[in-house]
Amino acid sequence: MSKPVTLLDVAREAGVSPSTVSRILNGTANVTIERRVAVETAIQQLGFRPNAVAQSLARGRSMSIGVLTQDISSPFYGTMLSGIEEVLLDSPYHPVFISGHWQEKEESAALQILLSRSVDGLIILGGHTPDEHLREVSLRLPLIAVGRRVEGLEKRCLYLNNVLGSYRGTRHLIELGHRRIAFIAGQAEHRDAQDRLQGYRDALREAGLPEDPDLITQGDFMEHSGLLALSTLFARSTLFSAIVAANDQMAYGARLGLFRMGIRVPDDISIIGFDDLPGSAFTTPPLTTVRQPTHAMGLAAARMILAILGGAKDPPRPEFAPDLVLRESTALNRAREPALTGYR
Amino acid sequence: MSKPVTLLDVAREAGVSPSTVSRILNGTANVTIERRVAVETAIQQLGFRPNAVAQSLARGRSMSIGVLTQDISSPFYGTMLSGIEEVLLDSPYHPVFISGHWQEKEESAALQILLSRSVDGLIILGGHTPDEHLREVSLRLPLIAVGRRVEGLEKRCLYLNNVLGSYRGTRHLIELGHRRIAFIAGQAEHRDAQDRLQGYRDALREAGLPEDPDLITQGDFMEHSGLLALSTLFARSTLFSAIVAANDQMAYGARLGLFRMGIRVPDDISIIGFDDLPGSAFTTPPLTTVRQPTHAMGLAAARMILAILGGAKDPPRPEFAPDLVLRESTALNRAREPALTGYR
DNA sequence: CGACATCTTGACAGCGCTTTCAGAGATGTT
DNA sequence: AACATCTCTGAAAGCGCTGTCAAGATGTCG
Repeated sequence: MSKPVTLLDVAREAGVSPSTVSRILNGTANVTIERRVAVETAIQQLGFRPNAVAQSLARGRSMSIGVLTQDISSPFYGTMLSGIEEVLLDSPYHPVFISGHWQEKEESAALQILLSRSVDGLIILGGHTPDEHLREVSLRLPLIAVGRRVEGLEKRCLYLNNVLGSYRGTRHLIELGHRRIAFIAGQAEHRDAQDRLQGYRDALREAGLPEDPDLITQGDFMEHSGLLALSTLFARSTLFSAIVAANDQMAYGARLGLFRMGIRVPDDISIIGFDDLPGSAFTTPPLTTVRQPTHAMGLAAARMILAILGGAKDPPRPEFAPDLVLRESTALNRAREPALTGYR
Repeated sequence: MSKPVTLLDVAREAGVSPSTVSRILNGTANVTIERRVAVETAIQQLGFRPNAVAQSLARGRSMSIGVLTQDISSPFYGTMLSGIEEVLLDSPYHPVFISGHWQEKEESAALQILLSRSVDGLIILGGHTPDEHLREVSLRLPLIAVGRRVEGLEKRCLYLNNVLGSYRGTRHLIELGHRRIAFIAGQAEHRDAQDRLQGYRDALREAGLPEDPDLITQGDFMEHSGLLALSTLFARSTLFSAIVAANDQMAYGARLGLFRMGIRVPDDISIIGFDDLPGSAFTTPPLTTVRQPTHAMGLAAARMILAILGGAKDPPRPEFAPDLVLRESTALNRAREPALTGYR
């Protein structure tokens, strides 16, 4: 483990002052060609690589963007992360990822870590950090929040209209003739989950369909809970011809539950998810779902941060619309449901 | 954007020297109770948070572990990352993730970045960085490679016996009576892909089954390529009753292909994957696969790095065995295959 | 009670780099 | 020819923290 080469070594080797080497490294000022060559040669020869830590300290900027995600292995946040990474790759900034696991305490610790590492900007993906806290942080640092609306920070938030998305998905099923539509919800304390439930309700109301509590069941956004939710629904012996899952992962679980019971999708029961995870195009049948442009949102978040760091006050904030992706898990309701005649 | 509070501010406020504050922060030496209280009060009051960058520079250690993954959104590497994160969370170290996308150039750039950020250790997940390069780096830094065997660095490598895993999977199908088994391979230049093909071959040979090139087709480890591979296989109009996919993602694609053709799994054709991604328990039918304990490998990699950082010379290196996870995508071969009579 | 060991503390010199600041030449202007 | 302007460069002062060193305070023991 030899000592690393420092800028001072380069300066000595090239017979110039450290300042000059620094200037060449950063293109801060003109340097005569001979010295430039001498320094560059020395750099090559010694294999010098600037110490980013020292640079950060001296500059007061770390050239890094903290990204607080919830789960580093989540397929949902994963695509956002790759969007962020993609944009930052072409910039002098680097992302620093850290997960909060939807625990306020963990998130707060993660934020502390990012701040102490003096990141130059912050991208928050979802989470349960109180708005208040985010507002404070945003006073010291450019901050973009994705997937949530922080009060007072609206111009720095990128989110999807979840109510609308869920409305569209439910509406799609209604148009296919479904009247009794089950809903698998996410965690009650989760804003997205609330909104998606709302959208479902709105669609029902608009169509003049009654809302039956027996058709609504609770999950936690994970596959397993979708499977469970399905059992719950069937245990209630309520009839339904379609299911809206509050996200794709739960739709996968529910789909497996139906498979286990020998119920065909979409022939017997239609199912629709939310998010459009990369895997959803490859389920059997491919899942009809409400698309959330996560990758694009990642790109946008990174671009906004860069814009702010570049001096923009309020960079343009793209709008994201939830699109219905029609695949093969939904079909016309051909079931004859005795209980339904009244609603027609 | 107010100036951040520094250790000097705290010292002034508490009426002690900066050294004392530092000592309290790090527990480096005894400090009388009064001063300790005074300093802690000042820290609270001013909201002081040590500047990690300055600490890194002064200590010559950054308390961070660089993790070179290939794709931040990959479900496969994702579980490893969460294993790493889990272990590091209980340590004073933090992970710094960066992706190489299986491009030697990108990986090399990523390594440079990690090195310049003076990480204290390095975990490499897969990738195409030449062994030579890794050996060099490992001279300056503790390094653990996961999912690859680096020559000369065997004691720092964590990998699975891919040959054995694939052998077991194939063997399982053979035991179920399958004689004509198709194989969907990964990229030819990919070591894991080669090994998994080898395992398939070994199993066939051992069972006295001929190897038919028409049964082998090439994918790239992504879902889409599994679908494509299936078309290719059928275009060759070769008969087969089972498929071994070199990873789960391609198995998903192939499974969709079969679904599209109205071929039942496992009744008509059995299919087995490799990796056991989180989603594989929720496909329809749930996918039989060769399990790769990625999460455990992530844990182990992080623990080894910590052990080395803690002074251990050659920390214990756990062995990982590929286990067959029997689910529902494989079944006894009940197909009558005219072409097969000769092999029985 | 003096000699010596032990604690606690502050001064200070870095860690490796950036960034004024001002000086030395070189060039331009009238 | 005298002076104003540039251009290029090195010296030096940090960035915020750690860790060594030695001094002063306290305690111990014969």
